[in-house]
Amino acid sequence: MVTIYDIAEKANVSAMTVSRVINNTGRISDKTRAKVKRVMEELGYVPNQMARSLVLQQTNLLFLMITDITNPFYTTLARGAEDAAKKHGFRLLFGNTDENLDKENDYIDAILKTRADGVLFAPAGDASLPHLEMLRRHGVPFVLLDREVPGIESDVVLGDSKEGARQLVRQLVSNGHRDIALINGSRTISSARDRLEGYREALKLNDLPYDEARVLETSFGPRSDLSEVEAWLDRMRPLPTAIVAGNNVLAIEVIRSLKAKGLRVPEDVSLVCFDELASYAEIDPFLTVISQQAYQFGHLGMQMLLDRIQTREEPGPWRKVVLPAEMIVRRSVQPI
Amino acid sequence: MVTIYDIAEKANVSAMTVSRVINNTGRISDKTRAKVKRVMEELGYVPNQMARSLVLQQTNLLFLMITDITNPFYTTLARGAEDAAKKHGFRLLFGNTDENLDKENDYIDAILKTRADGVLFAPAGDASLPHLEMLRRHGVPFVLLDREVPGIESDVVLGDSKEGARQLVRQLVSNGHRDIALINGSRTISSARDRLEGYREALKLNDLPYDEARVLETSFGPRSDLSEVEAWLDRMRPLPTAIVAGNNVLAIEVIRSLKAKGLRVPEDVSLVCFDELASYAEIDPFLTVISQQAYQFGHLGMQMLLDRIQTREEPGPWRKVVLPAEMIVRRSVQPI
DNA sequence: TACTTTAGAGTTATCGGTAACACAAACTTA
DNA sequence: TAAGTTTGTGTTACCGATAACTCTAAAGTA
Repeated sequence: MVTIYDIAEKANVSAMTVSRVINNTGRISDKTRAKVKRVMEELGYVPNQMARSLVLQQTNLLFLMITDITNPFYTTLARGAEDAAKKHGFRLLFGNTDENLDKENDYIDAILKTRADGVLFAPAGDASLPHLEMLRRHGVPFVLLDREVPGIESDVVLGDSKEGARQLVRQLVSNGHRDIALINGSRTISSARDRLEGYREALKLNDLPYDEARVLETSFGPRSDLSEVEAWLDRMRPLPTAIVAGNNVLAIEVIRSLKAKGLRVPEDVSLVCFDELASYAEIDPFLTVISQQAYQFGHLGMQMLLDRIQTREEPGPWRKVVLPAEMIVRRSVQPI
Repeated sequence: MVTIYDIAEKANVSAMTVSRVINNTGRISDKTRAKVKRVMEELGYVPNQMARSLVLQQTNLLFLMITDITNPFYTTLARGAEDAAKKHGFRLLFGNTDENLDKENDYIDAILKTRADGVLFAPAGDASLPHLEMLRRHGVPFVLLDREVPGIESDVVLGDSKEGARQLVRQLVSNGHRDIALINGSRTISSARDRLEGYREALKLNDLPYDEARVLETSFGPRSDLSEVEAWLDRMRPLPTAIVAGNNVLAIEVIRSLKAKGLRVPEDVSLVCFDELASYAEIDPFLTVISQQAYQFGHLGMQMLLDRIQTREEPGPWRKVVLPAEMIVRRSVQPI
């Protein structure tokens, strides 16, 4: 590998002069600069980022941790984060935890070892607390995405889950539905909690009873086996006339499970959910959804993170941003 | 930040002893080891990867470059690569080029600066050649995925594009179709070339004419504006009875474009394509496709890369693996 | 003319680790 | 019991860059 010393020798200057040319610092005569640049070109020099990072004590590396790389909500979010990071000259690494705490732990480890300058973090759930404490203890700035974690204060970008759930239920009720079930992510995830709460509030507001048997608490992530969902549907008799799904993945799995029983949406059961489906579902966009600004989650979150990093000396108060949710009404709700 | 020197001082040993404990090398008495470990625990020590990499001359970092992070083919591939990398204790970074050479160039730059140990590379196209030469020149091992690049020899994992295209055309012909159009990625991408060639061969084999007007050469990636596809469809009169799409994204966009004209698949036009759609399309899997083993692309490619890295001293010959393609017949083809 | 300033370099120490070698004490072996 | 071997640990140099300081010759100034 070519180093600044190779350049220095060949150009008959000191290594420091080469460094100055590379970074455009200090005073250099035009003649020397040109000479050094020519040699660099000639030898195909590429700076060694590690050596730089070591002495500069910053890596120019940021980390984005998401929980499901196959979910378009997160890939879109990732785009937003990447764009913002690139604009500020930071490199961005992705990590995919599959909502799994062990994988998350591995990534935290890698982040600390790598001395990343900051982390954009969609935590697996409340149990991510020790991971966040780890980052905090080691002085790694982070911004939470989509989910809060009780027990730690930080910058965070959230969607308005509660209001979203209320809107979805309201939409169903206004179409005459009175038996509305909920399939949701784990209660150990703040957004799932908020959605559950919004659902309950909306039921109460409409004088509808809350029935635990009509609520399935499972994972937000895709499952290889639909039997849990199918069993839940089987248990409910009569079948509810409408189902609220806590995210896009769950909505799909409900549709598939219903289909396995010969039931269709919306003819047999109405369905609404959080988050848009993949662009592939644009073939036939029929689900009524709460559309979240996925790109904004990433973009804004990244800006907040960069802000933290750059104002490390006099840190401002924690910022909590709640992005508004917008309901898009399509034809997955059948009036009764 | 805590360093081995802090540990050394507090434990009353030399830094080297601490290093030995960390890496489990050399001889250490149990007593010393325990003492050092205790102090490390106490101080919350995390090794500095950069310092290690600098002296060891290897980063333990691999890079995966894909062209479309929203395409399930690539996210599945990414999973395969990640799993294989993790098993061997390597960290994996993702880069997303959007089939864009400038972005690709930025990533190449980052890879070289970072001194990544190797790259798993789905190139944007033939014009990626200088990027590959750059890697080669700097001694960075790489394995190409899904696409070859004329002008450079390397390990590569491909799908059987030609045979896949033949099979798709054959399937259409056996259903009575004789007017078969093709929408494909750019000819600057080897897999697109192979698919075109397979298409032409299959036409010839069935005594069908090849008509350039029935072939649209565009980008494999998603476009924000469907007008190019729509204009192509408009130009063809009569409309072909069947269309072969070069990948899943193109298939979706054909369906959407047809839909905008009030035409349906397969009632008005039959459609087949390469690659499965997102899991979300499992709601209603109706497209006849050539299913490629996306996970295998990533997993096998990564294994080949690791192999290269580990046998750097006595490198074997370049390996070219062609993964077989499997046709899955569904109901997007209407018999004539 | 003598002194100060400045432009354009070079020197040295350091970032946090590890390899290679050195070395004393304890343990074997003939 | 003297010589050789093993064990456990320390010393020194180096990976590739940069910060802070130093130095010299030329230019500016009173």
